[in-house]
Amino acid sequence: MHPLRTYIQRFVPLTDAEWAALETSLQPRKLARKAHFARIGEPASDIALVVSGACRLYYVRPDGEEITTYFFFENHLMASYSSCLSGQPSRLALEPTELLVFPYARLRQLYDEFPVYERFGRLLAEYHLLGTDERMTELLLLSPEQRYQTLLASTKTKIMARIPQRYVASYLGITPVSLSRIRARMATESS
Amino acid sequence: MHPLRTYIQRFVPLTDAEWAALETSLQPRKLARKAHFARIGEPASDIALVVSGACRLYYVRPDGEEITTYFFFENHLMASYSSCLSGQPSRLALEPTELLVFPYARLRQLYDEFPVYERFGRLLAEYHLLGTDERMTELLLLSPEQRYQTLLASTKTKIMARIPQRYVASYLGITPVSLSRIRARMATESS
DNA sequence: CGGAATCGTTAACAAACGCTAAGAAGTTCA
DNA sequence: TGAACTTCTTAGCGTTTGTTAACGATTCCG
Repeated sequence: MHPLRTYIQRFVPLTDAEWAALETSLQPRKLARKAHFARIGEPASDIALVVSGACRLYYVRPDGEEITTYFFFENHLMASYSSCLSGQPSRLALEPTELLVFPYARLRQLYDEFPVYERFGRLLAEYHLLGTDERMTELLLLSPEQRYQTLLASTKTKIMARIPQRYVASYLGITPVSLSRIRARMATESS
Repeated sequence: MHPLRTYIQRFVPLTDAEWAALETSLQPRKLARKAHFARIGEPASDIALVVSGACRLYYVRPDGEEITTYFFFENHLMASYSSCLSGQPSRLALEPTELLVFPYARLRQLYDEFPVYERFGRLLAEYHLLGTDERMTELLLLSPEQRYQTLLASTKTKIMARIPQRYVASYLGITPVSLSRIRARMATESS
């Protein structure tokens, strides 16, 4: 089974005809280690399934600091709703990455043509909303150290281990220096 | 025009028949100053349009501290996606509040019965996702003081002014004491 | 109306964080 | 393989925040 079809069918069932309507719009694409999937400042109007590798979505603060807000790993959809509409964030390949790309505009067409895709779109948005809501709540409720411990205890641990910790730090809302101190503190206290 | 119909029609057009299917499920409800719309710990399986007044959605930390994550004002839908599924947060009336309530289960029925409601559900989830994503990004990118200034500069200023600042503080991810200091600092520096 | 509860501010102290810088360890890639 | 680059850690310093507590002012509600 095609990996994208597998992904979609975790939300809705697809007939062969419905799947074919999307499959014809897919474009394979490879990104080198630090190549950009979308340029900074330009609207990111494409969606991609990450076939292999990893990407991160980041903002650039006025002082030049990069703040990573999302990671994308194998067999997950890489998309930025806010970017598809307002176009501010930017994406970067972290490891050498293989993608399957299709325009967000194509998905909107499918919303009109097939009710099943409209439902997929709803479930996808709801799924991402749940994740972002939980993430936001964690930022409001927990201390930086608690957030790091939560991350360690989650299922994302293994894939996060592949990522430079400076990126994980901004994902947690702290500086790399602070994350390093938290790790040192935890290592001391547990011994 | 019915206020809920007006709200929905900002996303999708509704025929009289489509509107009637939802209207029959509406239940008016009034809440006193600090009455709960949903009990803490129990799943909040209802959605409500706030007709008048204001509500807040909050979590209770292990130490007993209340952390407010959302506010709901007139002519806005009060719902918690995470609660409709997992049922952890709780809602509280802030001011005496008039609501129009309907079960989330009813909305799910309408998703099956009318394509226009399925589309509304998608657009509603996307709309909330955009808001939550922006909120999360602000927490990652900006300092507490910058977040407060952003809030002051936003369209929410006037309605936020009705709310006790202790709640606004946790909405910004800081303590009431800290918000008070930020305000004092800003007042001094601008003079 | 008047007591009770809530709310905002301020102070003092300790803890944590951001920033800058420097050095060590590891990785990349020509 | 080796030089350049990236990453992680540690240190010192100043700032901000959290915490606790106290004091007025306001608001609520019997």
